[in-house]
Amino acid sequence: MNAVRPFSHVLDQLRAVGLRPTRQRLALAKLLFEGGNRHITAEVLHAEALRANIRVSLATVYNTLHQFTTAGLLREIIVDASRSYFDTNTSEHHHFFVEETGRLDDIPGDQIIVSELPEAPEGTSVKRVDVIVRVTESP
Amino acid sequence: MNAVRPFSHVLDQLRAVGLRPTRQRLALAKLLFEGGNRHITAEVLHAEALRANIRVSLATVYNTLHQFTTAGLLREIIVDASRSYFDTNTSEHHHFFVEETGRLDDIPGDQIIVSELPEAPEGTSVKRVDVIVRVTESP
DNA sequence: GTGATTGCAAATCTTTTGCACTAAA
DNA sequence: TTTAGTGCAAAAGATTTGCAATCAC
Repeated sequence: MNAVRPFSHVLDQLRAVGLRPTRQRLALAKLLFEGGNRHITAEVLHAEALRANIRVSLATVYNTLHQFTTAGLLREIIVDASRSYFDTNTSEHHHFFVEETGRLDDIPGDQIIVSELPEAPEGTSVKRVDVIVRVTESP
Repeated sequence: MNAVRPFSHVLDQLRAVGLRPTRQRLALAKLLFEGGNRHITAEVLHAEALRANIRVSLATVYNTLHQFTTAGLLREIIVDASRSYFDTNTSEHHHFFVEETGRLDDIPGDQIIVSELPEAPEGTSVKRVDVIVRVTESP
């Protein structure tokens, strides 16, 4: 389970990939990982940080999100042409995407089964399979 | 099959959704629909149009792609945070996406089977299921 | 004619970058 | 110290928009 990720774990992971645990990174990590799984955009995380009196620039938020993603602490989800979401749940799973609201919900990995895949194109190998169930608010 | 779509079909579909068959729309439709299924970005289509001596602005290409999508002639595929692809194949199917090159390949609808879905979030209904198989060029 | 469509340039939005300043080790 | 990290403002890309000119009906 991802919801329970002790803070020191993040610190260790940062060290493991050679990222210094700076004030900003630790504060963002705290916002991201304390309190269950989240799907968040850079803008929203930035606003949240400011609200929590963490002085951090939007550029640093972007940098940090990408560094965390590279470090395997986050996963980037592409569902919307206009912005990127980052998911604190890095385990295998898929998503519901509500087009009207931009809301993203997890689907546990074992609740969708994708049949055996056809062979990947010549010279490539499968990195990841994303299933996005696009839903609309029904009237 | 989509590859064989008589030109008049497009004309009819344009009329059906109240789009006037203008010089630009007809020319873009020709580029898009003559010659099998394509995955194309606005930039690329624009460049192609210019190369074919079709004077059309990039803004009109964007407008047209969206109008065609709304009309059901195209399908927008979101796989890359930085640009949108439009797919001339509007039948049910999925995609291989090669991250390094931006190349997108169709996977016929019957070559991937997604198990029964969990229930959609409260107040929503499923609009479409997208499976994206992300692959990397193996060395 | 007249209302839809187009082109252009400017505007917008998200994300990235360059560089001087600051902080971790 | 020494090197990584940060903030800011500017730049970059993709896409959209406002509006006068143009075209389909």
